Amino acid sequence: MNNDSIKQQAIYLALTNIPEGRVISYGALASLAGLPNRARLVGRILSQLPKDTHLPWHRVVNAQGKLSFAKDSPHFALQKTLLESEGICFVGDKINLRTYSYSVTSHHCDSGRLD
DNA sequence: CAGCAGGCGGCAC
DNA sequence: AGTGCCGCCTGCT
Repeated sequence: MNNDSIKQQAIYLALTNIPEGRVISYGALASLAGLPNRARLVGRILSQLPKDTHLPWHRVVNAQGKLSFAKDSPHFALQKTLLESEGICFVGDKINLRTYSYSVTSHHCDSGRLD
């Protein structure tokens, strides 16, 4: 039980809290896992997920609402497809975080919804 | 809105 | 101990 697996578990757990149809940024997920400023660690951990994982890795996008993969890569296409299948709409190659972001992002009271 | 710079943590050489 | 690479972020042009 080393420190790495602790962080890994924290990130996995936080990720399971992201509901379908919502997305979260690397940095926000890191904070949610109790690891502020560890956005890159999240990316690293996710890149090492087994291919058959049940975790919703595709719901993690960068702070600009874009996918952190080259637009011509199969990863990009897969993630985009998975997100769209959950009802998430892309504008160009970006997602409107104000609408779909899971936690924070809400300036006042609402829990992320816009209406 | 696009670029760029600086910062962040972790790991492989 | 130094360098460079990341599924990153923020702030400033």
